[in-house]
Amino acid sequence: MAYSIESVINKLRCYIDLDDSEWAALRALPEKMIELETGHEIVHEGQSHHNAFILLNGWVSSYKVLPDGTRQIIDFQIPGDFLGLRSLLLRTSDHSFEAITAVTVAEVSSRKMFEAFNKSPRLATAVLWAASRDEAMIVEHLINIGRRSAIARTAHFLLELGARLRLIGVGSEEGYPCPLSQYLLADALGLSAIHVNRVLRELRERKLLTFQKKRVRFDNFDKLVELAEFQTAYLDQSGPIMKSKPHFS
Amino acid sequence: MAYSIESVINKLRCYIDLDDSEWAALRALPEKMIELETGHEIVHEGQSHHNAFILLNGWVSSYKVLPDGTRQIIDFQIPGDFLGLRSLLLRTSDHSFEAITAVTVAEVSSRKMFEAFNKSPRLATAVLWAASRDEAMIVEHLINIGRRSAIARTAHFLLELGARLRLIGVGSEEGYPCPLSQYLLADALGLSAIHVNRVLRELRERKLLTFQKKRVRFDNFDKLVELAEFQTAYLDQSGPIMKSKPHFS
DNA sequence: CGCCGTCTTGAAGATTCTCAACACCAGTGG
DNA sequence: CCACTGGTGTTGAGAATCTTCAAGACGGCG
Repeated sequence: MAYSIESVINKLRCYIDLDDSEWAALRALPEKMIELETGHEIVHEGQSHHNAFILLNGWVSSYKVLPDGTRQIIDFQIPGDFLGLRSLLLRTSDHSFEAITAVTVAEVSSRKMFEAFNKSPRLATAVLWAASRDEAMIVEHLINIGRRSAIARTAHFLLELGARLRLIGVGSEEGYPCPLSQYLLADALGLSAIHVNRVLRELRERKLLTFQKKRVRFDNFDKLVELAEFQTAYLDQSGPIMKSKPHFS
Repeated sequence: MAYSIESVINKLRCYIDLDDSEWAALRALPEKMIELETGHEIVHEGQSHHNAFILLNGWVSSYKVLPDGTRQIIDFQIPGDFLGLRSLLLRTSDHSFEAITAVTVAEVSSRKMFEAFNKSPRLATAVLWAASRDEAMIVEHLINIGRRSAIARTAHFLLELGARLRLIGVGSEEGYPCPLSQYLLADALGLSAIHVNRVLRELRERKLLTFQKKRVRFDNFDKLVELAEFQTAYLDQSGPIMKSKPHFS
């Protein structure tokens, strides 16, 4: 199945306000499409590709493996997300990317990226905005792991994922398709897979959320939000800054 | 005591390679100096200042308070660090800043910042580099909290702080001055203050590190690095990218 | 002196992990 | 068609880690 950048652009259109020439510049960015199967690595930690990728289809995890073999998943990427934006600036990409499902990514060289930024400063701002949003999510993830109980942490994480997916038109307040295994969830949440299993069971028994058969179903959305102390503010940056007069120019 | 931006620039000179006109542009950024006493807040979460700050003197923590009253410290800032870079793009600064010691900050409006970026693209790259480095530290913090035991986590954190301070000419492999209380450390590490106390005792008893009287002393640096699985790679970006030919131009 | 913030210690309890075992299912090859 | 296999999900039991509650010590400062 061939995915073009069009589908992603159509999604981005909903929450980033660029004009036609700017969309054209974005469309012209990708140099080649890469298709990867489940489990394949996209950028290995320490490699200095100096390239970024736009995820067109499928799910990706960014993670770091510790010397003792355990790993921490930093974030999951869904279609429309950038991969390795940070590594454009820092020579060493500080973590690895792995395809969770079969994925399609569009490769963008740092050279073309910076050229496009020069031609279209608002595109630069848009990409920076995306990078800022990524960082805000990492901060929220940090808070989640640092200060919430396993059950609130899990609930928060699955709510956030749902909110992100709705932005690209996937799922609803009912639930969403989710290809993550309990092991992946565990590595993201800083828990053991066994404990994740128990936590998911508790969420199910308390009739809050059901995660089965590659699908998350919200059984009681409001109570779940309450348990997780979930606030959407940091995701709701539907780019008013993108609508103000351009910076950089 | 009056601190000028000069002292910070002198420190930055060591690891960012800009030319004289670029340093001049950086020097011209601050609009006013602000002095704050211990415990004072710099930007309250949710405020949309659209301004950033350069920390000239003292220590600051950036943190977020959860509805149940607990808080998670995201990072500490030391002289030369930026505060609120992210909030230049995202309207809502997603966390608060508090002065841990008496501090001096230089306020920079987003307008002047973006103007300077236009005049000096390499300055923009330098600031982006700083932002990337901040994010890399947050990622490392996430990994620290998610996957390391309390003792390794504490050791790693104090080692990282030491490495950052050495970059600005404070402390050595012997140790460094550190104004943090055990409560602050606890909120940063996602632990209870009581457990932090026990962990510090263990580090002391195992002759690895002593944290007393506002000072961290490394008793056995090598063993500490081993315990913490400390790798400096993500801090060692002494900006080769800053020495390559300018982007954005 | 008395007070407050910080540090310290003990003991009990909650949370989470590890180890071990088993169920389920899809795919694979005989 | 069936046995085998590997990945994933499930459960129990015991142990380790970390938290909470409670109390006291220490030092700076009004």
